[in-house]
Amino acid sequence: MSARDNRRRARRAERALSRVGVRLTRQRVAIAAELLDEDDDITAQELHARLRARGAPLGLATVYRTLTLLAEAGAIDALAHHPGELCYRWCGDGHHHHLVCSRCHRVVELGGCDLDPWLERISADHGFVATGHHLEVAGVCAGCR
Amino acid sequence: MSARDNRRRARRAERALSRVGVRLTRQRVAIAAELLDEDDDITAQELHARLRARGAPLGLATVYRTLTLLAEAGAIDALAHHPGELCYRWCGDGHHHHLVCSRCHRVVELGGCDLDPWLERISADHGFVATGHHLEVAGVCAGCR
DNA sequence: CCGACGATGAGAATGATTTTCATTTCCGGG
DNA sequence: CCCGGAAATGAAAATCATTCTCATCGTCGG
Repeated sequence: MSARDNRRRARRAERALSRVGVRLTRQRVAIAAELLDEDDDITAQELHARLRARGAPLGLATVYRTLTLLAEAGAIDALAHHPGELCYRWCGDGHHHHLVCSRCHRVVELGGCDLDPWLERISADHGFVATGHHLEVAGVCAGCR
Repeated sequence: MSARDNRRRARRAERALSRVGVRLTRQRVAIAAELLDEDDDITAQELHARLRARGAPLGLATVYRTLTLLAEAGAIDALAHHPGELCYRWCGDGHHHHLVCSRCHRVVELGGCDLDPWLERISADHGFVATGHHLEVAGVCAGCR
C-alpha cells in the first residue's frame, strides 16, 4: 500500500471516528481503519495481532477499550457466534441482522428487519413488552460450497 | 421436600437422562433434577452453588462437563445473553426461541418459528444456503413492569 | 504554546471454563 | 451377587478472553 493510500485510509478512519464523537488518537485511528477495511468480523485478539504485524504497536487493553467504546456508540456490532469470545464488525446504520458463513466467517448485513410487529404481538401474549431482539443467521456462502 | 418427593424428582431426572442416552450417575441426576425444576435459565456457577447448598456435593468440572454433554445432546439450550458466561435451561423439543425478561431473567419458550422460508429466500439473494438461525427476544415481563 | 483531562501501556487481576490425572463409580457379563 | 474395564468424577492447575490499576503520555480547547 502506498503512502498516499495510507493517508487516505487514515483520513477515512478519522472521519468515521469524528462522527462517533470520540477523541482522536493514533491507536484509535489504526483500529478504525483496520475495521473499516475488514468486511467480515474479527476478534479483539486478532485485531491486536494484525495491527502489531502491520507495524502499529498498541496495547491489548487499548484494543478492548476502543472496541467497547465504539460498540457503545453503535459504530460497530459485537457478535457472539461462538461462546467465550466476541467478534466485532464495523456496521451500517440502523437495525439490522447478520448472515454469517459457518465455514469462512464471511458476513453479510441483512437490512430491513420486519420482525418487530410479530414479536410485539407474541410477547404481549405472554405478558411481556418486547424491547429488542437479536437474530443471527448461519449459512454457507457461495465460495465455500 | 419429603423423601417421597425427592424420590419422584430423582426418577423424573433419571428418565430424562435415559432419554438422552447417557450413563446415569448421582451427580448427573442431581444436575438434571435441578434443571428440570428451574423454569428460567441458570449459569453453571449458580447451578453448582445451588446443588452444594442442597447437600449434593459435586465438582464444578462435573457441572460443566454435564452441561456440555446435555447441550450437545440437545436436551438443554445454552443462552448467551451477556457475553462472558452462558446460561443453561432445560428445553422442550423442536426448534424454538426464547423471550427473556431483561430484569428478572424469566424465560418463555416461543414455539412455532416460521422464519425459515423468509430466511432461505433472503440468504439465497446473497448466495448463501441458510443452515440455521438463532433468535433471542428481550423484553420486560408483567411482574417487572 | 500550555495545562487539564482523557488515553495508553504493561502487567497483574479476574472469572469463567477446560484440562490433567489419580481415584471412584457404573453396569454388562459371568 | 461379583468383576473388570470403560466411563465419570474431584481437586487443583492451566487456559484464555477480558478488565483493572496506575504511572506516564498525548490531545485539544483556550
